[in-house]
Amino acid sequence: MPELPEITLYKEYLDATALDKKITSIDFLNTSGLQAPKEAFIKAFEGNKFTGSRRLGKYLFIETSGEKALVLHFGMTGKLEYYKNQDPPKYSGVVFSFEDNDHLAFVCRRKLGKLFIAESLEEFRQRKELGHDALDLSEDEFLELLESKTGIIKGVLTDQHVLAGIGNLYSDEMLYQCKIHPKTKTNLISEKDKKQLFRKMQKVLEMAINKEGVRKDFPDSYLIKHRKEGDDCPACEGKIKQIKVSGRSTYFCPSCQKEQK
DNA sequence: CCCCATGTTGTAGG
DNA sequence: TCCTACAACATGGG
Repeated sequence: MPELPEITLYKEYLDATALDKKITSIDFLNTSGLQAPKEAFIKAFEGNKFTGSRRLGKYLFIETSGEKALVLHFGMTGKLEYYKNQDPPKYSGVVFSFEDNDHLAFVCRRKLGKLFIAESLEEFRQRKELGHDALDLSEDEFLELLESKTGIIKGVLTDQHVLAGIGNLYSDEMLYQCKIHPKTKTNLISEKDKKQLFRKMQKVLEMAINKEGVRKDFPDSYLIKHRKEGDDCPACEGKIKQIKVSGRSTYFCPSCQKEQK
């Protein structure tokens, strides 16, 4: 379930399990996500160690003791699983085995995840033209990013070239909490509301990280607990509606979030 | 069988 | 140039 909060959790998981151990072999159970030939992955990482990691929006950038870095993108269903003394988990794509015989699997049921080899963080950021990580920018930078935008706000929030890390679920959530209709044109949002959006963005993402991405533990006042057409809005008498915005299912409360044109 | 699903990317058109 | 919609990718679950 990977948007920025989930990637943060994967980072913590990787850092706690798989660092500073020599990678003795790499097994490719499925090669569909590889963005370079598997020989290149072997050459770059076998015999080296993972030494640390950074979150870049929805990407996990993993530093190594070698020249290259490994970058993971989890698609819609990707995750990491660390294990020992057993078969690889179902839907494993690539398995890294360490000198202590433990393993780290990149698991991806729908095979929409991707693995990249990068020269450096900056090189990769530029290659993907990634915007600022959503939890790594100031209010001023946020306001400046929105300044030049005329498109609908949900599209801007989820455009990884503008802001990296926000996806379908959490963009709906922060707009709901700000009482902004998801199709509002960005240039029609007041300065005050943009500042509120910045605060809610941080609050929503941080809450999700604190709850370790477990949705049933999220506050009932959150839209995320009511992502169903016709469900009761937790804040008013309204009913939740589902619409399509740029092809994605979008949930909102028409009564809290008035459309302005 | 049909439709849905936390993502990205390329294409077409306004 | 910027913006929007839409198909494609792949596959399990309701």
